[in-house]
Amino acid sequence: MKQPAKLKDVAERAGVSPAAISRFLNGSLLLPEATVSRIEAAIAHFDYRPNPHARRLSLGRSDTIALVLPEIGNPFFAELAAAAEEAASEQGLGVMLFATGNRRARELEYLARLGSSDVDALLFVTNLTDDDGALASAIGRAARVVLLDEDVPGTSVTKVFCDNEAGGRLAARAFLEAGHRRLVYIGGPRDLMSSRERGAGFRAAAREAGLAEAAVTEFYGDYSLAHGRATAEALLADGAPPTAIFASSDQVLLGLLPVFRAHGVRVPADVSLVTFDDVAPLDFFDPPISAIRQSISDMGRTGVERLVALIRGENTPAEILRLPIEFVARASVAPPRGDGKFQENSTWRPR
Amino acid sequence: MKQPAKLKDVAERAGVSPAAISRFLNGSLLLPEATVSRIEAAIAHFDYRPNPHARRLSLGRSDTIALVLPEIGNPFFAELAAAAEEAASEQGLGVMLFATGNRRARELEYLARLGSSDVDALLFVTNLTDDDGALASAIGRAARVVLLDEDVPGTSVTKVFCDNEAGGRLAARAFLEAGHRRLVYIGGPRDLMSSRERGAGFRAAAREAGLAEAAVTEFYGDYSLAHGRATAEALLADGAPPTAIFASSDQVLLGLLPVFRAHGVRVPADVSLVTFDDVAPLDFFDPPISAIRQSISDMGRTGVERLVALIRGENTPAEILRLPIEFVARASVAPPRGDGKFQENSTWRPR
DNA sequence: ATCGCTTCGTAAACCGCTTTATCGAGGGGG
DNA sequence: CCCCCTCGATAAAGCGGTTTACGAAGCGAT
Repeated sequence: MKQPAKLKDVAERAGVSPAAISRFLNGSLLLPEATVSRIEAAIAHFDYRPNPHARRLSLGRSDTIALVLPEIGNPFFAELAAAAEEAASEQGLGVMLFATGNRRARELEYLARLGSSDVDALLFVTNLTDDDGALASAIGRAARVVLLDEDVPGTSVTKVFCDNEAGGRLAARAFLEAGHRRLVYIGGPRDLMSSRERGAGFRAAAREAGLAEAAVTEFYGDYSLAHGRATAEALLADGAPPTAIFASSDQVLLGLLPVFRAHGVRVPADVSLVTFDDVAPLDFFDPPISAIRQSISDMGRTGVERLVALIRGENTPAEILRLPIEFVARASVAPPRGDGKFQENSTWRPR
Repeated sequence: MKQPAKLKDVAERAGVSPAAISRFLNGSLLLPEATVSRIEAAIAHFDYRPNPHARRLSLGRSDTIALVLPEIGNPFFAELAAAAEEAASEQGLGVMLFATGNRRARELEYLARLGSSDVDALLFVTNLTDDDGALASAIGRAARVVLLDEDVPGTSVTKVFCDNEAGGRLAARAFLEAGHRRLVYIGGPRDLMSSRERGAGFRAAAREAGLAEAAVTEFYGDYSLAHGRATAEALLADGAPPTAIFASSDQVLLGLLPVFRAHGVRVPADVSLVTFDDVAPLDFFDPPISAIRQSISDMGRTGVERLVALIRGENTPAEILRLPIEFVARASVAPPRGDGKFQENSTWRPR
């Protein structure tokens, strides 16, 4: 396996200077037909490709963006990554992938790569809530960062979020229209913007519909199976369980479901359910679960779009974009039963 | 925002030459305490980080690997990406992410990046089956490629696959032990190694158990919802449907399920089901679906491990690794019913 | 013949780091 | 006292592009 050809080799074979080739390739030099074809022949002969490191060093940019995510395996982030990669690739940008695993040190480290021009810009998602200011200031310092999905308070970069509050409202409205009067919201972390906003929208819509404040109960925790499971169990232990539950994420829903099934609680006969995200294959659940869907790929694409604007130097003012949200009606919402109580050991298929 | 400091700045402040700093940082120069602390102070003062492009140009390597996948959103590949990123990161390697979208041209393009030392090595997954030799020869030329999940015939690089055949056998065995005698395998593409091997293992185990050749029917197509759906419908239209179905992937299963549900076919009362991969949240299905599970993260980690060996220049011989497979028993396999026929409009919860 | 304007290029600096000699100073041995 | 070795560095040549600034032809006009 021999060395890849360098500019000099091509230049010699084409009988011109390296500069000529470089300028020709980058469009800063127009050449007559004869020279062009000699150059092209030489390039083809060596299968020449400019050394990217040399190019990047010289140009001072990498044509690469970083995608920083809490984790990659999670379908939500995976879809985000897919959309971002596709959008970036269309712009001729490479994507470096970094998982922080929710470690603050990692987040800061990847942010620092921006400074050394390792990457030209950063698409950043964090769901850590305990920032002592270090993260916010690192982001502020970095420029060319776009925040996705969750906020980092105290930063003024471009941010792309979904309309969490509208989502919460849609969920409440679905329940209210079906006649429910006792609602529960199972949130994620109380300090996380998305979790708070979804709850706020849910609560607001209920109140606007005339429900008393006590009619909607909120449980905060985290976006996890365990939190869903624990809350479901607490709900079952309670004497007067709700007839409608809004899960703040598919993860929470996934925790809920087996508990209900094990106790013979039927969906939607005993309890109506709506979840947020719509990233799990909810169509295939039994019953299919209604969901508030956010377009993750829009988020990824939009993020890249803004990033590209930043890179190209268009001085786009930092702004907060709210992506629209949609209610996907499936079979998990029905009118409440008269007695408003779960029926243990019902005929609903126990596991 | 001022320019990041360069080696020269640090050197001047520390009162030594740039070479000294570089060598010190790379461990090729031992220095007395006093100098060390001056250097460290200077580095801290500037928050100096070596320019990665300059470093890579000089070193001729990028400390970065590429992960080339058909698509990223698919949970299977997402999990693979997560594992690979984690393993790479532990080795101090960055990961560039590329989705080919099953386009041959993309695959070749990303392979070409290896030549220009854009990345040091490639973790490659393809599920295209129509190679005319271009891909195989590009891979052969590339060196420092590890193939994951699916084979590219005619290449002799290191490959990491799961034990598809053993998986097929486990599926058959589960059915046979439950007493089934009419088995169906819904495969993916006939030309894809994984699909073929899973079918072969399934068939072999059935035959070894004494079943007639006609007792197991195979349907090839692709790893898709649509193929699952179509096959399910064909099966239902048939007069003598099987009592046990082995889906070659979760996607296929996901196509199957709604068709059965719509027709009132009960799982496992009417038909027993086993799927392959275990990447969908099968625990949460009703009933939970038994699966052949492959450890995707092992595959990612192992792939990176071999890649690192290649990069470090250890002359590891190219070999084919087969990762173990596991049967995850859930509730979707039961003894067949006497009559061996689906019961239309049964009491099984229709959608 | 000369001026001036295109056209078609080229020379050389530069991007920032790594590394291969090489070198001065100090210390120990003969 | 001199030689040689070790310690503590450094100068300078890459790595392979890009770009700025400049220049040699060629040619029409004066």
